Amino acid sequence: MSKLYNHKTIENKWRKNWETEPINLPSEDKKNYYCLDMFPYPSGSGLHVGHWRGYVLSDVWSRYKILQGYHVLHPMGWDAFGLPAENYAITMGVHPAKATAENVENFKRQLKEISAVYNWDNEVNTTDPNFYKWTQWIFVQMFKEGLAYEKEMPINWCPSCKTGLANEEVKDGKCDRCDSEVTKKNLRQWMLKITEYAERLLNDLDALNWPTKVKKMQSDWIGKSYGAEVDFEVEGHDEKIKVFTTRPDTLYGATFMVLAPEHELVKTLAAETHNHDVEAYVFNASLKSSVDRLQEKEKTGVFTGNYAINPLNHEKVPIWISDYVLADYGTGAIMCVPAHDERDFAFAKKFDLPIVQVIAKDGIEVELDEAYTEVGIMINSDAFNGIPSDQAKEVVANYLEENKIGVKTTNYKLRDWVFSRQRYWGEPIPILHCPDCGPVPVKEEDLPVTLPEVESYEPTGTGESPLADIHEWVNTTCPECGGPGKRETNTMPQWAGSSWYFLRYVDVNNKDALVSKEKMKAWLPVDMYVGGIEHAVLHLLYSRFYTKFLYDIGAVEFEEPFTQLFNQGMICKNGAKMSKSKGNVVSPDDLVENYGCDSLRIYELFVGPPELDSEWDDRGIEGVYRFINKVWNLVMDNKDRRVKVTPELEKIRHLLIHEVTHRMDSFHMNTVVSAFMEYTNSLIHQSKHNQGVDLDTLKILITLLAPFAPHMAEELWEVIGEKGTVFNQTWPVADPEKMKEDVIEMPVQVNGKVRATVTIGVDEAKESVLKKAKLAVDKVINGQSIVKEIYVPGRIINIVVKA
RNA sequence: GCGGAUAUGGCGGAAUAGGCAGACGCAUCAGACUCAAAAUCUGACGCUGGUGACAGUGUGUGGGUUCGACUCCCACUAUCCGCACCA
Repeated sequence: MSKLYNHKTIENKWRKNWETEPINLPSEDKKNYYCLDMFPYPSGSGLHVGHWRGYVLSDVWSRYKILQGYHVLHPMGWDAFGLPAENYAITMGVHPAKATAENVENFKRQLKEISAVYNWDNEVNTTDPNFYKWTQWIFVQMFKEGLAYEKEMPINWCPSCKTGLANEEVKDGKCDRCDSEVTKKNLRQWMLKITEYAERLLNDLDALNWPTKVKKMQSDWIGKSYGAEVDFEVEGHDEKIKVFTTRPDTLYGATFMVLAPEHELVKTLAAETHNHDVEAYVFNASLKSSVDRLQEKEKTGVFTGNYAINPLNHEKVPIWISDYVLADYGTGAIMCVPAHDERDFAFAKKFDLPIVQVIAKDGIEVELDEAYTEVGIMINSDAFNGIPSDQAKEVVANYLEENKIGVKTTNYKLRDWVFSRQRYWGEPIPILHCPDCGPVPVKEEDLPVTLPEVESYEPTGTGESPLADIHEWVNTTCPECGGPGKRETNTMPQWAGSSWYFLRYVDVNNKDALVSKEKMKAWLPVDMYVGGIEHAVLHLLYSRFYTKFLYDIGAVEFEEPFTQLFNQGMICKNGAKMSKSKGNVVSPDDLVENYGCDSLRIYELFVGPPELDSEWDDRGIEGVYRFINKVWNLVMDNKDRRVKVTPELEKIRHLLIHEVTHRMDSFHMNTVVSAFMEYTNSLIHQSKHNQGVDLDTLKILITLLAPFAPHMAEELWEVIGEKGTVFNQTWPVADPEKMKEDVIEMPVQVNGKVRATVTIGVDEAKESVLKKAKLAVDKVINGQSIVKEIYVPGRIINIVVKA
């Protein structure tokens, strides 16, 4: 009789075994494969079944690659800088490094429950000075290349986190991390010139094997648009106002201009005319939070009293100021064509400004009660009249260039990356400020600049980091001139380490370089990257930027870090994302205890299509547990029966290989599990009702199952008398010949409705098949005349009849 | 407002290339085993009508293409996600 399946004993046995005898070893004839998880922030709260999903996916994929004969790098590490550890330090007085170390230990212990084949020897931790030495090194290189620069400007400020934020970290005007309303604060900032890479970041998306959604989000975020920059003369001034427009074809309809309140000309104009309305408006605008600005429905604005000249029709156009114009896009000033732009239309209506139609459907001018934004024919535009507006963009832009009034250009929504944070728990920015030499990078041999001890981790809230209080650390000498210098006290954002950590995994102990050429060639770039969608325009964009920069300075030899990307869906419970704050967290602990790691691994895949969000149902794991037990019993019942293979068994075996492999390659993991269940049921049927199941078929089943249920697979491999690990096997290949049927059941339709099925031979002639089919549906045809007979071999027979 | 995704039984979901809709699993019901229960095994299981064989109907809604549509086209609805005064 069969020995009962005991998951606890078996899983513990193999976990220990794998520690002493690793399954994923290099060898001469193996190719390398790099399968990466987005490394976690080691939070204090535990892993839930939602976290498991991505880790199980990447592990199953890694083990699949191992069986396909690859040496797989599947590393894990810690994105350990960041606010939670710092906030914990503030309230509990524990050094963030200590709290972080504890969390890492705890997290690691929980991760080990998954039994993934992680390369723990290649672990990285962003807070380790040996790691952040290179994070700082990259910054120094960027500084040297002019890509890291200082600027005083109004930036997004989170009053709760008391730090500046990048644009990418602001969602709906709120802080991505704590949901507080983001305000503006004028601060000296370190910026990274990611905009210099906008074009390449956009173009290189095409070649990536990434979900289209992520590519779309990135290209929208970069936001390229084509148009022209046009110069407007200002009446009574030498300086001109430059505007950016995507619609040069509407230039004759530009009846006023609007400057952003922060536009540099605004101060000059206001001072000249002593216009207090302007000053008041600008002051008010500076107080508004982005949420206020977003919620504003009515347009506001103020007239400066000055006029510009429309460069084409030479009409005087009034210059207004309004906060609907963004200071940091384009030139911070726009020409306004109320007839053909909704926002300009609303503004013109409110302030009673002239509306001149210059594009009209079929060239016929009509009374406009809203902006006409469709294509049409140019009117009221002198020599350009009659040109279709879609062509006119080019025609007018060319005219502007010829007459030196404007130039064709492009604009991007992407802004430079606000890179400094006014917090303690991050990498110190490796720069010294010297009164004589200005900002000077710390010499490479003096890296890393380690974080000093502080008395208080509390952010000052003034825009200074807590580091500013440590005078003995701040005050140092300038490496250029030897005079007194002060250290930069801002730290880097959490994204700094995560923007390049994947490079370090392949060469964690290298003291002389970020990564050696040799290791880099062997492993990089990453073949498969698995993680959530939430980093679409954050980490994934930053990493691409970093990689391109490192490519440009010759530090790496590829331009894109992640060849293939997979975003797993979230696990939901009661319709909401699983999270501690919502109180709907399902812990894996009891499930592992009661059903075993193998069962939970398989259920994580079976719960739904991996790319979609799925609702968690604890009861579902019962079915997987039953399946595991069925496989166990099947092998136990047949291991000693010395059954000879039959064509029927071979057919099941090869269909199983084919289905599992095919569904694996298309990443339909949930249906891979279905295939296992389906064919295991067939084998159980063979076992019970025919002579049994042969050993070779069982071996195939065990091998295929190994990535999914590694513990049980190893145990069964041993049970059937095999030596060594099942992961030394090669992933089997299906033989199409063996999957063939002798006879086929063919459905027979009459007028598209299935009315019968007939059994035919694989090579049976068409005439014979149709004869059988007509006989089978004779009653349904019932004497009606046959109009058409359709026979798609292997698919369907359809008899079309007419009364 | 713009863009994208999704919509299939009581539930999660399946359906290479337009070809038997509901695989696989959960739940439920019935039966076997049991003193009994659990576990396990066997069977039923979209909806409507019929004792029944069977018939009709059915993949968010309305149209269309086709011998044939969950699948393709057009229009719409709902839910979710992303962006949002980017000129």
